[in-house]
Amino acid sequence: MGASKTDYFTEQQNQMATIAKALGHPARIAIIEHLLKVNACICSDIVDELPLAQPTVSQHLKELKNAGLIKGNIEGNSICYCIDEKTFQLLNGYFSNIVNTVTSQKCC
Amino acid sequence: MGASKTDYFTEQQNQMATIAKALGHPARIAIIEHLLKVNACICSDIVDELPLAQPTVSQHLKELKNAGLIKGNIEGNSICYCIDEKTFQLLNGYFSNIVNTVTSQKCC
DNA sequence: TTTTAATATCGCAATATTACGATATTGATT
DNA sequence: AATCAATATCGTAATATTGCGATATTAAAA
Repeated sequence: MGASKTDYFTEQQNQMATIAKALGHPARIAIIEHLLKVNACICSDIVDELPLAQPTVSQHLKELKNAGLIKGNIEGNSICYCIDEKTFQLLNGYFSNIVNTVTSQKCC
Repeated sequence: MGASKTDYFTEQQNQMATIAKALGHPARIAIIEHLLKVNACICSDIVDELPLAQPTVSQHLKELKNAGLIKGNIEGNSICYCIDEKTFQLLNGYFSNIVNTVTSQKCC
């Protein structure tokens, strides 16, 4: 088949997987890092920053937006993108919890 | 095409994408969370925990292992899996850095 | 109002992922 | 040695992702 059996997992697990999946491509990591670097909203230069065609970048931005990782505000005829803080806080909390749990156990 | 243009991105970006991608499936999130819950190495009950056939689980475990998210130690005729702490520390550092950077900026 | 610039959507080809039955492997048990 | 239990690998079908040319959309500029 190939259809992932989303129903069998908790909503939280599916949500975390969706977010992680959205970050699971180097172009999308590069977009996030670029947004961080310029440290503000940017309005169009993402296409110039990446070695990808405009429709491809647009698609990646859409996926990041759907996963809640970035926000996009319409600003005239261009769109202003920036990082959506709360999703990254969710990620940060998730992984810091894992690290805290794991370090207190002995393993292989 | 469809081939991701790995060469155009930094090694770090590719590494982060690989790790995130490995977490981008609810079954693999569920595996990680189960390993956390039992708080130790486990030797075979992952298949029983998931609504997936044994070959499928084996494949997911392989991907988690390739991404450095879990370790597997051979223990007789079974294999003992546990969380690979340092990769989660990497993730934790990455996202806490993002959160720290982002909160100090004003945005959309 | 025509043009231009920025972005999105469509359609499609190439590739990757997901799932699992069948089968192989490997070490323990009998 | 034969059997069993745990896990891995192979092969393959179904589906999803990736990338981009062509085209649409939309708002500003001329």
